[in-house]
Amino acid sequence: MREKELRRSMSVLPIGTVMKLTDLTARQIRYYEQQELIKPLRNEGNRRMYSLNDVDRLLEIKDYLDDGLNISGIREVYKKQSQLENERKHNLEKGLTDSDVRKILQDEFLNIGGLKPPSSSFEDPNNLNNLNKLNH
DNA sequence: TTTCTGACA
DNA sequence: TGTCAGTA
Repeated sequence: MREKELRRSMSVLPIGTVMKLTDLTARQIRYYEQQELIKPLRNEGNRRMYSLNDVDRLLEIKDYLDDGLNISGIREVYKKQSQLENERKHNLEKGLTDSDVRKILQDEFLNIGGLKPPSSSFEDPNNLNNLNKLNH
């Protein structure tokens, strides 16, 4: 499944193709790049080359815009999105899977409510200290 | 022919 | 955003 992601991130589409695929004008596509909503690579001739992920991103941007979101608002969405991705990555490096994190966070709430007595081992999801270990 | 940057409306 | 100019 990794192979698929690599292909989707390969920048091989010229702006003309992306225009047809997204129904956006070259002007708009370049403008969104200026606003850092997308970062297409450049080829030897300084021509922008887009990936399928970029196309998806542009279609998504179009939807957000229709929903009344402004450029900076969309920028925030992606900013927060990559932020969450990094947290997930860091947690993974610590050997914590997404479900581990969910379990720990859920138990945090139970502890805060005083419904369960705290313990000290890391393996014990009821330990409040686990929260600190989750952060960077 | 297609795309790029900059500029003006 | 649309469009035009002058390039690569």
